[in-house]
Amino acid sequence: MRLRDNFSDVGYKLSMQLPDYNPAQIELKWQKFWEEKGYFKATTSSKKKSYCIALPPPNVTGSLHMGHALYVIQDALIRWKRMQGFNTLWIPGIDHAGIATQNVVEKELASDGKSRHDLGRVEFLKRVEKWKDKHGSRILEQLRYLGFSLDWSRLSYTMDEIFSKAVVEVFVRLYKEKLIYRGHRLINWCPRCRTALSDLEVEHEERKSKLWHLKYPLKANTFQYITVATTRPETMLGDTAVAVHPRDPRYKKLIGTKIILPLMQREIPIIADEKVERDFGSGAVKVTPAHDFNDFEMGLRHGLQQISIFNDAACLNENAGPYQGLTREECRLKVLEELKSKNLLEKEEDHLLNISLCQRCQSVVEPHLSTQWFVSMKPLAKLAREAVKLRKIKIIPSHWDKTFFHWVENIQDWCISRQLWWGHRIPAWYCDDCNSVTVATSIPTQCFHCKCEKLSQDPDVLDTWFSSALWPFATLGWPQKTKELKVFYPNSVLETGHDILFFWVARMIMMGLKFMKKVPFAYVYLHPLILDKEGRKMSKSSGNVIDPLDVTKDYGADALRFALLSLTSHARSIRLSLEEVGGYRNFMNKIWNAAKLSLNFLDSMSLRVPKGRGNSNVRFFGLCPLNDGSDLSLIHRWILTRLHQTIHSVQKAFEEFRFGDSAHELYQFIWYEFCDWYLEFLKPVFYGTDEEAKMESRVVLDHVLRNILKLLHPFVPHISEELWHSVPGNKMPLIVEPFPKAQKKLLFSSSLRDMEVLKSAILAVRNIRGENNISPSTKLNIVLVCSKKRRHFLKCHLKEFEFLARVAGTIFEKNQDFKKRKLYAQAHFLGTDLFVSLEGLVNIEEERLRLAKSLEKVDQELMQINSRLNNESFVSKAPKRIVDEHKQKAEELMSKKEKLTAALEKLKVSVLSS
RNA sequence: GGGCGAAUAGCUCAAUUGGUAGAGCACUGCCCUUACAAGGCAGGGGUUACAGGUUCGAGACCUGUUUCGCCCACCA
Repeated sequence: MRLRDNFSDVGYKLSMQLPDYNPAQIELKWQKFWEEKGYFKATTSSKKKSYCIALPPPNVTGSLHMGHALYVIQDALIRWKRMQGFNTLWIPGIDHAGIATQNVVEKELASDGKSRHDLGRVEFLKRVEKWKDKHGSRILEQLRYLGFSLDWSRLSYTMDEIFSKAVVEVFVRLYKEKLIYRGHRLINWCPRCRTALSDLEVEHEERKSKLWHLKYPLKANTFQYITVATTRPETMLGDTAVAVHPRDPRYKKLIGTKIILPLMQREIPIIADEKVERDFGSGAVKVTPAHDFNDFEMGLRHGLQQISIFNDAACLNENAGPYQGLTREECRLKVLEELKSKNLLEKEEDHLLNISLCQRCQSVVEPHLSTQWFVSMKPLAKLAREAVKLRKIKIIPSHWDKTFFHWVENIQDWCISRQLWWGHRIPAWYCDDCNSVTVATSIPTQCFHCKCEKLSQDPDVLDTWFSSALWPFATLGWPQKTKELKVFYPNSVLETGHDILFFWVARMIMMGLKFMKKVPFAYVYLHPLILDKEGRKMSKSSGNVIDPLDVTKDYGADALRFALLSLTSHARSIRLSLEEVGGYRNFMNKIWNAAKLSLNFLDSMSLRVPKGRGNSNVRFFGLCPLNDGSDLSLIHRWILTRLHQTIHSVQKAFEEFRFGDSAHELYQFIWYEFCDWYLEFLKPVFYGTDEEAKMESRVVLDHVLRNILKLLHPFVPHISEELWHSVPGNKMPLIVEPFPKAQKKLLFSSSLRDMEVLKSAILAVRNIRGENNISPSTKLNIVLVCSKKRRHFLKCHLKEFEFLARVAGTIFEKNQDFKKRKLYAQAHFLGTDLFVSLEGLVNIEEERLRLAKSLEKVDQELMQINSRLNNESFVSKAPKRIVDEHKQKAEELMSKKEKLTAALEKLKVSVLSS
């Protein structure tokens, strides 16, 4: 336990009004307060400028992870704009997350040994709804714990009635414009999820495999063969041709002849196609139009038959004859075995294969021939491309532009139908009589074509990203012409991870432009991905997940928020560790204690506030000796200067989405300037008896403290709000206080130079003390030798100097003659010599070492500078400003060197004489 | 195969239009000094991945090379 002196007899008494920092106690309180008082609510009737961000809706299945916690960037932006007087709206919502949710619920069913088919579509959907009600709200609760100022009254959900209407409306309109169509073609198929996937939902992975060389007998002479190379021998059962390059001399003669497909005994042609690479494998390739994307295209060019040999679970079907019922893997083994026994397997080579995996379940994706719905992307992509090209949307960091353009310029049509149950049902009905399709916004009573009433709806649902693409306007009530749309569309910023730039952001831009004729947002801020401290992705399987809620519990939401914001740079990833958060929890504690001390200083006498003028600046100028503040003492002019510089840079960094910089700026200012210097300077004032100085300090401290709390609010709303209410005279909550504005008239540039001198003097003493291991409790005696002007300056600030440097007494001398009498440690700074009497304090050897060390440093620096100054071309070609700086520095170093050398000499003498 | 990004202190990252590298954490020493030991004060630590080039001057600009990460593309 720490002992505390009884200091009741000291002039200043601490009132200890604040308890210790305890985030758990304050955070929940303010979260409730803000929400209950309605500070998060936006209105459509406000005359203020609007600022709107739509929260990227978390999946209903999800629980909060660090990616969600990074949305603190949005909260910071919203709070910052709210304080600037904007009508802010941050729209919360959740995503039904079609395939992900269905998988989770199916997994749950599977643990009871059931499949969704056992329940049937209706019962299964009820089950999903139940699941959603149970888990969907959890993630929203969790967002509250981070202090997110979302307008909960406008909660959106991609499956709610209004949103579903928007989805159907978009589908029907695009269909009418022929931008949505139905097509029979090869698509990516997940045999485990048993659904079609879009190109984006397929991940690629390189795996070691083989390249098998198969011998196909020629029809004309079955003792002769053509060899084909393949990575998927099992698909040979569906081969409908062999292709060679038209100008390949090896095979030229064979073009147009036929081979007998082994195992199936089918006759198939040898065709010529430019796409065949002569150098790869044998130069001849088997063509399987139903199971390979290239082969599919080639098949179309040559009018080949498409033979599907797999069913929807990727097991062999009736077209595979005796192989029917086998899995892909079993079939491959069997085919190879039989070819080998027939001596038709020429050889196998090691081969690296790029395989396709389902994003959701990691199963190997099968190219599958089927009828699906597609969105024609080229016209939409063109709109999106133009908007970004013309800077109507700015992507930050801007290096993503290239990636974005590459994607929209090479876009393929988007397969949007999914053979799932959970999601928006496709609004298309098929006629039993005439087989035609009826697409409508509401359930049609009869076929649009033959008027018959035997209609059945398409069983499929839409890709979950189809609905997400409407997020910026469907959340505001579209297709109704709502006030919300008028006020809050386009949104101001969209912040999300770059992993869903194509999935979501690009598609929102397209749909926004298509249906609202305006970009959906002005800025896209792509935040970095959060990795663990080793740089690995956080995942349950690696066991390296840091749960934001645990962190919040252990360190407080504010510490986590500040940590995330300060780690956020324009890089692609950030590494997060608990140690990092712990560091910022310490910062919160520092802020708390600094405020506690400040409040004690402020509290001792309430400020005389002119009636009806509650604003701190008015107060400040009302009490100041001179209205422009230039009569304030140095430390106050200095802290005001630094404060307003900080306000400026925080503001600028925010505007440029440099959150890490703004956090860093604040951290440095608060800890190393406000706490370490300003508050320390105020101590002698408040412990003293000069009432006028106290009053002056109170006025400035009040100004600085309030502005610090305001600056902090977007980053750490809870602690700043709590402290704000402890500042005497504050009535309105901080959340709606105006954000500070940098004031030029409070910048006193001379104060920066003067403080430099004063700080240097104090640091010089501390350095001597530290290096000589002199305890802080030992008061020192100092001698200063300097110019008349400097002497005058230092004499003015003697009290502060002596207090902070723990000096008992200071003597000013005109020259260094005094040194002869005693042993001194010596330092030189900014044209001033400082001597600390070491008589009886240290052994001489240590001081000698210290001096030798600094002499070495000076020598090194001097050498560097001189080598440049001796370089003629440097002197003649470098700008005069730079050369002058070097010259000045060299002079300074020279004089410092002389003094250090002399001091060292003197020590040697002392050693000898003692 | 194409594109993007990264490489700086032991670790994580900074470094404004080129002016001679700086924080946090970790480390070492001293210290319960009347806000804070979740603290204070002081200190050590770098051939800026490598090789060239431009320049008076390069962590930054150019050209290669190496290593790592990511995205896009299905040479079967």
